[in-house]
Parts: sequence; C-alpha cells; structure tokens
Amino acid sequence: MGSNPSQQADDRGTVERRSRYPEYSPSSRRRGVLGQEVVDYVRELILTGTLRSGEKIDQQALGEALEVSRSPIREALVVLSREGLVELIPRRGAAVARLSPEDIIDHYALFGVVAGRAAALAAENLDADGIADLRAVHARFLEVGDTVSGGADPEDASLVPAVLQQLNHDFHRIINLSAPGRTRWLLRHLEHSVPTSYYEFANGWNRAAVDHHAAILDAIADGDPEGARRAMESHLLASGEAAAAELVTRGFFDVGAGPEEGAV
Amino acid sequence: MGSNPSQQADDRGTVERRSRYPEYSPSSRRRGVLGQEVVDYVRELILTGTLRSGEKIDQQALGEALEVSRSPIREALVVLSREGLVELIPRRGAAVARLSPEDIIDHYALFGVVAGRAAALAAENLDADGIADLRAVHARFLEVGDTVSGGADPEDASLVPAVLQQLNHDFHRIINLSAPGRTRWLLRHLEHSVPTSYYEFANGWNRAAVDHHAAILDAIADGDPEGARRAMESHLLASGEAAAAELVTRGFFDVGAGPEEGAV
DNA sequence: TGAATGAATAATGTATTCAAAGTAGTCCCC
DNA sequence: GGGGACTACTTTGAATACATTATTCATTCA
Repeated sequence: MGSNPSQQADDRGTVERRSRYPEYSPSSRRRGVLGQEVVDYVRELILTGTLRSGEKIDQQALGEALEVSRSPIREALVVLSREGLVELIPRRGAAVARLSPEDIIDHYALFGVVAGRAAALAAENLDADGIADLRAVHARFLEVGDTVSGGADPEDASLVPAVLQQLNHDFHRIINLSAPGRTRWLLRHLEHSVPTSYYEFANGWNRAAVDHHAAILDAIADGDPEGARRAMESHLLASGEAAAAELVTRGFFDVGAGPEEGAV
Repeated sequence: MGSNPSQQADDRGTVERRSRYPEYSPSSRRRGVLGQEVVDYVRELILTGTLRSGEKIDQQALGEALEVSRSPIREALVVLSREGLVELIPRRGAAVARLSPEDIIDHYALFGVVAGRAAALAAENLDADGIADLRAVHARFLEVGDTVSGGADPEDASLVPAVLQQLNHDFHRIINLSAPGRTRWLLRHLEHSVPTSYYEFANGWNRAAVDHHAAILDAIADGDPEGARRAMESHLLASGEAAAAELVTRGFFDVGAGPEEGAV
C-alpha cells in the first residue's frame, strides 16, 4: 500500500499545544482546488483578526491543522502575498502583513476610484432593467435598514448585518456588471483583500450607506457619469474611514509580533 | 532582468558594525527566489509575444528549460495568474491569458484612475524639490523627444526608446511617491502586468506623451488636484489606445496553439 | 558580565515521488 | 463509415524527501 495520505495524522492523542490554527472540517475536499481552500481559510483568519498583524505563519503547523501537505499551503501563501495580506520574505517565511489604518483608508480610496469608474460606466450604459434591479435592491436595503433603527425584534436584528451585507453586495454587483472585464477583475481583488465585509454593517453606519447608495442610484438613473463617479468615490471614502475606525476598536492593528511575545 | 527592486529594502541602517563589509551578490542562481526568477522569465515570454495568447504552458517543459523542478514553476504560475497574465484551470493546467485589445485599453483606464489619484495627491503634497525634479525629468524628456523628431543620428536614435522609457518611468515615479503605500503597491502591480513598457516608446507617439506630461506637470505645479487627475487619466487613456493599436500590429492578440484552438 | 562563536535544532526552498484526472488513440459494434 | 467505449499514455496536484539556510542556545573568551 505504501504511502497513504490518510495515515499522516493518526496521532490524535497529541493535543495541539502550539496550534495557532483553528480546526478545519473539509466540507467536501476536491482535488485540484486545495490551494484555494487554504487561501480562504487563512484569509478568514487574518481578516477576522485571529491571526494578528505581523504574526508569523508556520507552514507546517498550518498544514497539520488543515491536514494537507505544505505544497498547497505554499501556493496559498503566494496568493495571499499577492493580495497584500501576507508578507513573504525569502528564506524567512510568511507573516501576516502589517496593515495600518492608513492602509485601510487608502485601500478604500483605491476601491473608490475604480468603483467610481464602474459607476460612471453604469450611468452611461445601464439599461432600464438594470436600473430597475438597482432600485429594487436599494428599496429592500432601505427597508431592512429602517427595521434595525426602528427598534425591531432583537432576535431578528442579529440577522440584519448579514442581510445588509448581501444587499450591499448585490447593489455594487449590478453596477460593476456594466464595467469591462479587467475592471471587474480588479474590483473583485480589491474587495477580497481587505477586512471589509466582516464589519461594514456591524454598527449603525449603514444609515450613511443608505444615503450614499441613494445618491449613486440617482446619478446613474439620471445618466450622469461624473455625478455617479463622485458619489461612488465619496461613498467608499466614508466607508473606509468607518471601517478603519471599527477595526481600531477591535484591535485589528495590534501587533501580534514574532515568537514568544504573547503576553502584555 | 535587472528589475529586482528587492521588495522593501528599508531600515537597514540599524547600527551593524558589519555593515561596512561589502555586499556579495552571487551572479549565479540564488536559492530562495527561484519562483521569482521563473515569474520574470515567463512574464517576459508573454509580454514580448513569444508565448501566444491562449497557448498552453507545459510545466515540465518549462522546468526543463530553466533547469528547475516543477515546484517553483507552479508558484510562478500562481503569481502570474493573479496578475491576470495566465489562466489557471484546475486539473487542466495553465495557459496564457486571452487578452483582447479591449482588455488592454481597460487596463490602462484603470491605471489612469489610480495614477490619477496619485497625481491629485501630488498636486496637493509635492514639495518644491519634488516639483523641481519633475521639471528636470520633463525637460530631459522633451529634449530627447526633440532629438528623435529632429532627424538625429540614426545610430543614436536606436537608444532613444530605452531612454524615453526610463525618463517616463522616472516622471511617473516622482508623482507616485507622494501617494500612500497601498496606492503605490497597486500601481506597481498594474504597471508590471501589461505589455506596456515594451512598446510604448517604440514609435512616434511619444510626442503626445510629451504634451500630456506637460499638462500633468503644469497642473501639479499649480496645485490643481482635479486638473492633475484629469490630465493623468487622459494621458493613460491615450496611452492605452496607442498601446493596444501597436500590439495589434505586432500580432500580440493572435491566438496560439491552445486546447482545441488555432490549427489552421 | 556580556558579546561572539559554533554546534544543535527548526524551518524553508526545491526536488522527487505517487495517485488521480485528463487526453489520445484504437478497436469494436452498430 | 461513423460513433462510443475501452485502454494506454500524459499531465496535473499533492505528498514526501532532501538540501540549505535561519534560529536557538550553550559555551568561551575578552
């Protein structure tokens, strides 16, 4: 039988004393996309703050936690380094990138100018159906937003952020669809490589988002590219400020530093 | 090639008595950066058109050509796929991305909005020294540009594109330096992942570039962020059109032998 | 006492091996 | 003669093995 991959992690008795990496249950592990799976896992750890800024990433330990070899781990780290979430230093391994609040704000500003281009194009090209879709999403967005500020059932309220998140995503997606392929490609990357989605709608600032979206929608419906661009840019600038502030309060930027510096 | 800016060669100044020993840079193959070497090699092949659009990339053959194993090859392909130069299909391998002229134009437009942001910031923040540097580079640019149109020594003229290329790079670099880190990071990526630098100054359109640069310079010197942004955007839009046209004439977009393709 | 040196240890980068999925080509059946 | 299924070969993705470099830690010398 030789080397069976499943016999590598038979030592279940060995409680992971040093495992910094949460357990991972492979939903359905397909060959050929293992690296992508690792990317998603590590990105989640970084964006949620489980792995701290500057913290070293141990390839072997990570591989053991996910029960994969170092090959896909390595590929994943390369991907994340290209996203700017991981710093890769030759012969010295990988560490979580040290992002500052300014980086987050800058990132959103970039997001803004690119999404602004998409919005301008949408103002020029979006057809009646698209605008109708946009209106529908926005109406629902406004509705759910009012629910939360109207002191609704708290049990219900816990779901609100996720719903808003989804609606927000839909709103932007409709706009972005009228942009050319390369622009959409860049927007996807910019969206994924920042701890955006996790916190944007956790607090009350979605009220501002509603107003911003309204302005964007109006400009697009009016066929006003320049107005749409400006509205989208300022929307994301404000989002960036809010996100950075939120991340500060969550200690996202606290440095986890290198080895043996856990205390204090 | 020579472009190995060594990531972030920052704070090396910490005391270090040993720092007086000269650095030894092995011209031979350094371990630890093989992947990067492969990236540069393959990117060159793609951007110069040696590898055609859609052409399949054979990992093993590539590894034999470079005398490395498939591990660094694989990492390199992941990097290139994130740059959008290579298409990676699970279980089916890698192929040169199928870029269209529209993609190139779109890419330059993106470059434009991001570089436009940098230019706007430069108009706000660039100090007198920076503006002086910018003027100096531009003057030299203009001078060399006149040389070529003034029917200079043809032997000399063959060097002109490279010089213009360098001056162009310097011009933009000065501007970009006043942008925050994340913006510079994105600009670097946008610059590298397109067959820009190889052809931009091969023909006479540098005359247009001179005018554009002049407009950008004026706006920055005047402290006019919006004007600088617009000038930079239209500069890169024009550059994109020119680059796409040039690439068409060079057959860059001709489809090579891929899976179920070509076969005249 | 403290820095420098060198061995021991750990982790990284690269090569190699192995299993599974893809591809091509042939043969058989209709 | 054409189409589908089967087999043999190729190539990929992942695991393991190996070589080299970083790091740690104890020891020595100033």
